[in-house]
Formats: sequence, C-alpha cells, structure tokens
Amino acid sequence: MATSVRREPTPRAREIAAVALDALETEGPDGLSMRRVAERLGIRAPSLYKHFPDKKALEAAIISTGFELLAEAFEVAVEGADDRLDTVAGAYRRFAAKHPHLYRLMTAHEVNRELLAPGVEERAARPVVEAVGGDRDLARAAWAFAHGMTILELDRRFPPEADLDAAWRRGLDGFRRR
Amino acid sequence: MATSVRREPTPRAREIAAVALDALETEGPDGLSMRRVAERLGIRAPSLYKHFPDKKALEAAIISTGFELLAEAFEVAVEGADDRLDTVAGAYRRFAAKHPHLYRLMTAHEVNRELLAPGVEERAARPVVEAVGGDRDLARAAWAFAHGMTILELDRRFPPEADLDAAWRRGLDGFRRR
DNA sequence: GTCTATATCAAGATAGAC
DNA sequence: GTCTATCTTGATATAGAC
Repeated sequence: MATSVRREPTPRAREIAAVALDALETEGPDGLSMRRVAERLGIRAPSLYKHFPDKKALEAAIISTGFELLAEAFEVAVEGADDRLDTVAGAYRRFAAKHPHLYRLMTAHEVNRELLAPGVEERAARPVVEAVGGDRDLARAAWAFAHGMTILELDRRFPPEADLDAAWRRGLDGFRRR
Repeated sequence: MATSVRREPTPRAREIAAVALDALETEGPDGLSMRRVAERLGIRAPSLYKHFPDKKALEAAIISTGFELLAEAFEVAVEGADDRLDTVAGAYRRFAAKHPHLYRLMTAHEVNRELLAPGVEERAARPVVEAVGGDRDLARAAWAFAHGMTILELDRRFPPEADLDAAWRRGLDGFRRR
C-alpha cells in the first residue's frame, strides 16, 4: 500500500537520477536496473537505497524530469508560432523520437502521481489545451491521438508501408477548432 | 535472430493456448508464466516446450485468438448498424474493457507478425477502414486515437475528474467523413 | 507427451558494519 | 554515504530418461 510521501530530492539524489536517466536513454530499460545505475555511479546497488526508498521512487524522479523536458520543448516550440496545433504535435513527436525509452517510461505504464514532482504533468498539458482552443475534452482526445500514433510507431505496430506523416495530418485535421 | 517459422497449431497446442488465455485474463500478466500455465494444465513447465518453441510463440497464439475475437466483435456490432464509426468505436472500447490484459498483450508491445495466424490483424482492421469511408490514413489515425484513449484509460493516465465519454465523442467527431 | 533435474540468469531489496 | 554479504524470488529454457 506504499503511501510513501514525496520529499524534495537531495543534491545527491538528483545526481543519481540524472545518471539513471542517461542509463535509460543509452541502454534502454535494462540499463535502468539498480545494479547498472550503481555501476555507472561507481558505487554498489544497495547504496542507492540511502537516496531512494525503492526503484519506483527513482523512476518517478526520472519521469518528473521527462515531463519538465517535454514542457520546455512545448514552450520553446510555441513561442511565436502561428499554427499551435501543428507546432505542439510536432514537438511531441520529436520529443518521443529523440527520447524513446524515456517516453515509454513516462507514458506506457501506470504511475503513482504522489511520487511525481508536483505540477509537472499539468505544466506539460497546458500547451496542448491551449493548442485546441481551451476545451479539455478535446485536449484529452488530441493527447490520446498523439500518444496512440507515437506508441504504435515506437512499437512498430503500423504496417511497414503506412504513411505516418499522412496519418498524423489526417488525424490532426480533426482536432482543429470547430 | 529467431527466424522461426509458424506452423499450424496441433490440437494440444490449441488447448494449451486456451488455458493460457484464461490464465492471462483471470490472473493478469503474472498468470502467463510458463510455470503457472503448466500448473493450470496439471503438467510441468518444461512439457510446454514440446508444443511451443518458446514463450513468444505461446503469446503469439493468444494474440491471434485476441484479434479473432476483436474481429468477431466488430462484425457482429456492424451488422445492420447505421453509424459505423460510433459502432466500431464502441465495440473496440467494450472489447478492451472486457479483456484488459488480453488487450494489452495484443497492442502494447512489439510483436513478430510472422508468428501470428495469417491475416488476423487485417481482418480486425477492415471494419475500421470501412467505418471511416475507406481512407487508410484516416483509419490509422482513428486507430491511434482509439488505442490512445483505451490504453491511457487502462493505465489510469487521465486525471480522475476527466469525462472520458466526452473525450471519445469529441475525438470521434474528427474522424467522420469530411 | 510428460517427467526430473538443472542450467542460467537477473532482479529488487535488507541487515548491519564502517 | 558506502560497503559486503545475503535473502528472496522469479523467470525462460535445456538435457535426457520414460
């Protein structure tokens, strides 16, 4: 029932999370074992438990960083752009292409929100809501579409001949203000 | 590099796959270990390898059954329905709600298509293509939307207050013929 | 088609010393 | 904050006999 309370991470915990993120990105999910992460830090796995209560907490720290990176990508992309829907969708797609393992960790599992840094999900969600004109239901639908396209592509679930640019275009057209 | 060739399943292999499917549906992914499946059959795990070369092959048999079930659900639902888009979307949503673990196994991983029963994916895809009026790009976008809504709901990734019926409606409206 | 015995491997996590 | 030693648990898979 782990009703674990989230604490502000110590500087050392931040270092560890950064190394763990790098391990995930360069080695994939297998790089995220407590042993591998410790090895990269030059310490032993049990020492990690002085900084994070368990692996879930370490993952949550990485996921929080991921949402901050995504929010920044959105915010940078949207600045001075005219078509916000295409802009935000493009930034989302590029983020996932650049950080596939991080993207999966962020989105393709259940997550205990109490372990995340407060507000990170909301900050990343805001540009999406704005891009569809403020309608939260429409924004959730647009997120579902973007996530579906992204994760199905990462998992190679579309047929090889599929024109994914075209599918993105056709889908996005349905989310323009109407 | 497992360029394994798919063979017609023997009757015993079909029995095993049916028991494995039941294990998955009632116990979740942990029920799908070779040990648990064997236990349900009253045999030992190594015996399974006389019927399937490895676990991936057993999973592929289950996934093939899943696509057949989904195709049937689509075909039954579409018969004599007027709004095919809502009908197919509703059938998809109900399928996932009824078989969450099977749905995940079918869609939330990479899959080696050579291990699947030939044509099962295509048969399940056809009603979707027809529901959007024959445009394959639009059909892929619609699938991505439906999968996104479904898997994000299964993973509890929408905020608790989200009105998912409304999000489905808003999303589907974008996929009507235009 | 099933068995026993075993290989092989890896994972998360804890106790207690320093 | 880190260590060593260890617990506990689990998994897929193979060899070879019956």
